Amino acid sequence: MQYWLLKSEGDCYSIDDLKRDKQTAWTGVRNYQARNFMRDSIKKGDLAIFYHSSSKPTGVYGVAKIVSTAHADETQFDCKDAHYDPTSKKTDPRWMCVDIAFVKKFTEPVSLEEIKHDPHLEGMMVRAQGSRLSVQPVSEKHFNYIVEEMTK
DNA sequence: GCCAACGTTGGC
DNA sequence: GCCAACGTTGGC
Repeated sequence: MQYWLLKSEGDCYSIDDLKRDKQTAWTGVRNYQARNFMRDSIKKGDLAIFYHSSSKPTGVYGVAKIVSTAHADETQFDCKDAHYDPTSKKTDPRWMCVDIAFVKKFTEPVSLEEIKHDPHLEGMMVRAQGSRLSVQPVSEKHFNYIVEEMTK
């Protein structure tokens, strides 16, 4: 069992959208490092904190669960999609995605500022300057601290 | 909307 | 395989 941070632009796909949809394919990831995490490390049943970037406030808004293993991201083949990748082949898809399900939305988001200032969260990836990775591993300790202690 | 920090591309 | 140019991300 591993823990992750999934990043989304708040006004692009938010925790409320996930709550409404109940489940969604986490498509549009076009970064090799993030893809490799999804392809190689994320397992069905893993939990993730759902992070909104470019939001007010920027931070963690809830929890999602991974409900599939990695499979081809269909948006890479759709020329009308913003994430279309004309160099990717159906027979050898370049980009992967996983399916995620809504678990819960926090009553109050845990802001990036709080995360940065809490000594319990020392070393968390999202605290690093210029942390642009949209799929990040999170330690069990950090995950539980955020979900259990910071949302009371 | 700015801009610094990143990741990717492509010429050599 | 280097590295400058370019495009993108994301906090502010």
